[in-house]
Amino acid sequence: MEPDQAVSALASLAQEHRLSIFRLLVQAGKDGLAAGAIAETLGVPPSSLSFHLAHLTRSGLISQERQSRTLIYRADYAAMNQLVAYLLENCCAGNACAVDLLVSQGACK
Amino acid sequence: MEPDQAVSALASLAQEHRLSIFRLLVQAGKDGLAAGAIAETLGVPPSSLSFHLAHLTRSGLISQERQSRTLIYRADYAAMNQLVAYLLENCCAGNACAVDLLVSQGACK
DNA sequence: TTTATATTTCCATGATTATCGAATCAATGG
DNA sequence: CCATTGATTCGATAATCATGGAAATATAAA
Repeated sequence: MEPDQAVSALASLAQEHRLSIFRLLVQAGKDGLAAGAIAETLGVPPSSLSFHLAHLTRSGLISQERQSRTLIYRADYAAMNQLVAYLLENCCAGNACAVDLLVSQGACK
Repeated sequence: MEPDQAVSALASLAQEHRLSIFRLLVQAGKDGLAAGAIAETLGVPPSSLSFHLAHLTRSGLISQERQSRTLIYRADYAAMNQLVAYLLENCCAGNACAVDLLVSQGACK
């Protein structure tokens, strides 16, 4: 992953609403969520939400699929994993590392 | 970790210069680097660099220690690991996960 | 105590980002 | 074809952020 992409992905998550949106989509899993459902859950006006969804989509962290009138958004786990991997490569550097910590906690099933 | 803190840390890294600074400090290890050394390496004017160092410090990702006239900056690995752990908790959610990927790659010695 | 060095803070300026109502687009149903 | 629903784009405004020179601070050395 290039630093540019990392910056773009980090910037996408570095905003209250967008971080909430992403968490919501991660929880929602492979079915994703319609824009309207996200707007209602988070109480963000449609046009503002659209702005943030576009931001997340541009950075590749989420994807969009139209289903008749509604637009379904989904978290892109691969993209997120790439970002985390990038951070770990830059953060581990031979030091005590989040991976060990998380493995010992059984963070991933 | 609270979402606020995560947003703050993410915002710190979501900027070209600051991401470079952080990477440099991670590579430098426990000896850290003087502000001047960072400025020279990255070619960023002192006042701009100071602005970014303050940003990273506020978010807790780096720390500062004065050694006579020079200020030594160091990456805070614990803070970084907390951030990564936060992201993984929000990204794994039962799915294929960066941790597995990195363990299989032997990312952490 | 004057000077030099390392770095920060101050300040003004320009650039980018966030917000959200109104207008628009896309798809469906009557 | 018109009305309705779901969502985006447009556009204006406010807020936040980045930049870098000049002035200020801290420490050490002459």
